[in-house]
Amino acid sequence: MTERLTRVQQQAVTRARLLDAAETLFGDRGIHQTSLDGIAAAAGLTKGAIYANFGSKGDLIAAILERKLGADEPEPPSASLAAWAGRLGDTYESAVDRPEIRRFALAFVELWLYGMRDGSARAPLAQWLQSVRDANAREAAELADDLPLPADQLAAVLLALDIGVSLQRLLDPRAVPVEVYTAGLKAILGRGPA
Amino acid sequence: MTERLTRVQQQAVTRARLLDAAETLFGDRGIHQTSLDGIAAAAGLTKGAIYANFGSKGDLIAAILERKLGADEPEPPSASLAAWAGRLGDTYESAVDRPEIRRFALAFVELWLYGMRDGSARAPLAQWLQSVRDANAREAAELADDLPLPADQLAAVLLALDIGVSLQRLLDPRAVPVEVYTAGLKAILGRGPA
DNA sequence: GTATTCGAATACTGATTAGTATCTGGATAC
DNA sequence: GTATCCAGATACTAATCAGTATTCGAATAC
Repeated sequence: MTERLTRVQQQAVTRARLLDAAETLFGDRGIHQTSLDGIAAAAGLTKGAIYANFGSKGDLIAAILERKLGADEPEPPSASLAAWAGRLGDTYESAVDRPEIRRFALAFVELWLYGMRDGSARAPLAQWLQSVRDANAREAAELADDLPLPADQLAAVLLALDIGVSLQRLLDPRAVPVEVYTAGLKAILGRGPA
Repeated sequence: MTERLTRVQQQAVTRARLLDAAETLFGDRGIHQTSLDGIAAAAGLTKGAIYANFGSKGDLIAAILERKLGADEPEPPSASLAAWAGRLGDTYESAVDRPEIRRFALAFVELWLYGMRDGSARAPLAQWLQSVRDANAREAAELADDLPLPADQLAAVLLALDIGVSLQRLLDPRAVPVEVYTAGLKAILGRGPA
């Protein structure tokens, strides 16, 4: 069970464990409430491991963002705009209330705020969001050539809907039901056939 | 010029100056990067003034949120849905790139994150957003009775658009032009006459 | 006019924590 | 098999900062 690992393999495992632990704790407690000792302990390591792998706390944060790049596996294309909207809605509905998604959302906002004030974290974060928009723009452009909006703007609006509804719902789930997202989707993509 | 103030008047001035300074610094540097000494100094006071007016840093933060309640002056009603959409778009366009709006947006996200993890800040924040949604829902309901969405859901979607586009644009203004907001508005409220 | 009250200033403390210096043990090179 | 190397552990430091204890002075009360 316990494999014999080479040095580089071992270090890759260590790095990944530290990044996972940091991302989780950032979501649960916030970046500034999370100490490096805390991250290391959650990963079953010590601060020495962090400084052997990252230059500083800021570098660790930037590394979390850089890991996101190219980490999203592409979805299978939908059959129609309406089918796509349906899938987006279903995915959202099944995700919003899962605790790990909540954690992810909180960590995202933490990282956004950090990135807004830190040069080295900002670029990968911006790139990540761009790649999300690009993927959706490509999908939309393939499904219809009479989109209600230019594909890239549509993608930005859809991402805005996701982010904006999530922020409101996380704060006050009773005031902002999940249907707000699906209703918004329909309003934007057009009320397609049934 | 320098008025002679009674004790309660003076204290009200002090309180307001502290809240202003705190909100500004939270936007510029973030809540956890802002020390109480820094807030007091920015207000031309000392930490003593803070603890004479607020029980703790958390209380000061909650007070910022509570001050938002009932602080928004109501807008004059629009003539039509299309006119309303036009005004929302114009307001947004003229606001997004102003530095004090940027600061406000950053402070909002800081406070959101804080509120998500702190009971006493969460309630006033949720109430504030609710009051924003309510105002827009009322306006929309008065302008049309064939809205594309139920008024309360529409209001939540519009707020989501504002928040979501702003977060993306603040991070990467070149990738997300202001037109994304107005385009989204049109897509949601329907492409009205000219 | 004097006594009292209390908002704000000053001075201090304890706890936290990013970062550093040093050490160690097991994997690598030869 | 021995020497070397280096990922990670351990121990420490310096700085920051929320909160407290005390003092001060100007506005109230009488």
